[in-house]
Amino acid sequence: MVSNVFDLEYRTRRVSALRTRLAESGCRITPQRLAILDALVNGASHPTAEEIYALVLKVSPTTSLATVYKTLDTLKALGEVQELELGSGRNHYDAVDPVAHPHVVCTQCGRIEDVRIEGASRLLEEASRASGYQLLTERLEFFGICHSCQTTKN
Amino acid sequence: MVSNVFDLEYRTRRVSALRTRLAESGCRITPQRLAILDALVNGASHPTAEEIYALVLKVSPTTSLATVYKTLDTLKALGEVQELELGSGRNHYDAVDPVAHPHVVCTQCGRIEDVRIEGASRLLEEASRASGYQLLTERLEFFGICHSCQTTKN
DNA sequence: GTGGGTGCAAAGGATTTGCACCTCC
DNA sequence: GGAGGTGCAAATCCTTTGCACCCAC
Repeated sequence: MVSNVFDLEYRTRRVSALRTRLAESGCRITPQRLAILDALVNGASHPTAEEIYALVLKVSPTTSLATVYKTLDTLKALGEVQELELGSGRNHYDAVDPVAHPHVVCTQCGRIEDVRIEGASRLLEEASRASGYQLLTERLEFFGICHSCQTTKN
Repeated sequence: MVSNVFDLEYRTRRVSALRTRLAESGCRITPQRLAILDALVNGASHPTAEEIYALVLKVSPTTSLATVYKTLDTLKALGEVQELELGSGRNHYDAVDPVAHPHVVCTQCGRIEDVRIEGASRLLEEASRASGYQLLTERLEFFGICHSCQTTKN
């Protein structure tokens, strides 16, 4: 179920931090929101709203998909969730590491993984200088075939 | 109307090349398609489907939006148009330079511009090496405030 | 107690599709 | 002449919204 590189201790702390952040922002802590936070951090990495919803239902069966979207909106506004729009029709969400970072996407199986790129941090300021824009954030996404799909015959 | 850096001569040649490409791919050359090619290359840079449609209507008033989308699909399949999904709800299209390249996006006025970044070409192979993916294409997008919006008081 | 949160259902909006008619080659 | 393209309208699908009810603080 857990396919990201962040260990259990980190993820436990992350859920606490998100909970605290919500509370300190004047938001109420509801069972639905707790279930959503858990699904976001401890479920499969880069989940869709639908995938979060499926996990939440196991714990809180009357929760609605609309509530999932509303909570994601709240977390986005707090900067605690990054929304990944990869053109697949549905968006993915990253609350484990909400700071913009590069991703690789498998165009065959849809898998999404973080990728470390030397010098990626320099790109934003370089783009700022070259364009004259006051740049705040970025999206770095790479598309291709993952290792697993490379070795699997169709 | 023309806000990109590609000059008239280049754009005229580009329209010809697209027309030839369609013909050689077994596609028919219709007045609608010619109008769409012209709008894509000679209209404002990085247009939406709706913006292309508006330009096409001036020349070919009975054309439908569905035809615009279908032709864009055809050109995408040929690799002659790049689809930019910037999360604004509507997609933008680049047929002037269909090869993936970095863009800066103004979050205030929506302007999109090409930006040259030193060493951007190295990123794909670096991401390939770091991830083990067989990467084919990328998206490099930077978001912030354009020069014009910086100097304009709200 | 009360204002924010929830759940339902309906709306929204860009894009896609089905199909009868048309036209480019 | 016939396959491919067009135009209309309806369908799709993710996401958002309105509103009455509920519950965390």
